[in-house]
Amino acid sequence: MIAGSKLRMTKQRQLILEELRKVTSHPTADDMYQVLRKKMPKISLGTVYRNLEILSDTGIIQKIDVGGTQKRFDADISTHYHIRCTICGRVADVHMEPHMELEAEAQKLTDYEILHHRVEYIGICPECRKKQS
Amino acid sequence: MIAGSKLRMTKQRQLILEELRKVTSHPTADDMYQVLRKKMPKISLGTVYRNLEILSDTGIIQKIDVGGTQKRFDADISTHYHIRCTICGRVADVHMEPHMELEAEAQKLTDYEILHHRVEYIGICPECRKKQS
DNA sequence: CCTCAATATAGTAATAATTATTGTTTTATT
DNA sequence: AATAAAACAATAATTATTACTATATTGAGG
Repeated sequence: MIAGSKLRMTKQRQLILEELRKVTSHPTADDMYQVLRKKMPKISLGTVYRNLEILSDTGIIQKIDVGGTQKRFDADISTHYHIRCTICGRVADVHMEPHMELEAEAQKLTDYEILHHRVEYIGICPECRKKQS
Repeated sequence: MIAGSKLRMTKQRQLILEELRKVTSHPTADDMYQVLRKKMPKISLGTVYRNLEILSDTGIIQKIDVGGTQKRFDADISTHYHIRCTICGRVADVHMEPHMELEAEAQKLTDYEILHHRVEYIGICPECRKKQS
């Protein structure tokens, strides 16, 4: 979340940001790479990782970690909750107001200084539910 | 969470469970390995991983994933919330009642079938706070 | 309490995700 | 246009975890 750092706007960085802003699927670095290489065949996976890292460090995008083996990225930097399908791993937004009172409640019970909180739901997505029945 | 599976009680498995039950520090597999090898020098890291996996699959312990690069384990299988220190990575319990109404609220807003939820706090632990000032 | 098949083990190799290195190219400022 | 800083592609290295394999242990049935 370090702001004010003047990033150079390279073709690669611009495309990465552009493509991430087009989707709401919370892609992994490799998901992004697969999409990006169609438009820029010489882009390297390292560049994708490095830029997603830089963009999230500067607060332009957010890195999310909702279980599974890979990190995911989201161009929506507002505080919002996620739900993850326990079968296919897909991650979706849950459009509810964040419960800020959870922080006040927890602060009474812990010696830690609470900075923020995350709520994650685990469930089954419509597609996987269909396949089950 | 598959119950009824009859596990063989090996010395290794017993010790792993015993040591995990002694702590509230949510150790990683490697943390466990470092402690265990003092009491059983020939135990292998693979055995630690395999048993922590089996024990969590059968619901005897729980595997937790609160960000960071390593999975953590907890002998306390009740639903409870965690807080993670953003500086040192330490994870502690937050002893508050789970807010089950979060699930009902989210269920109205998503097509996913909600199975459960997790709340994770991010903050600074007392030790790291001391060092900062 | 012995036998034996199933399961677990130690040790090691393999895999997956991510990060680091390096020599070259690009950016954007002078 | 010159140039220094930053970013790039390609590749190597690292970290966490899982898989493999030959040997050893467990516990049920006799």
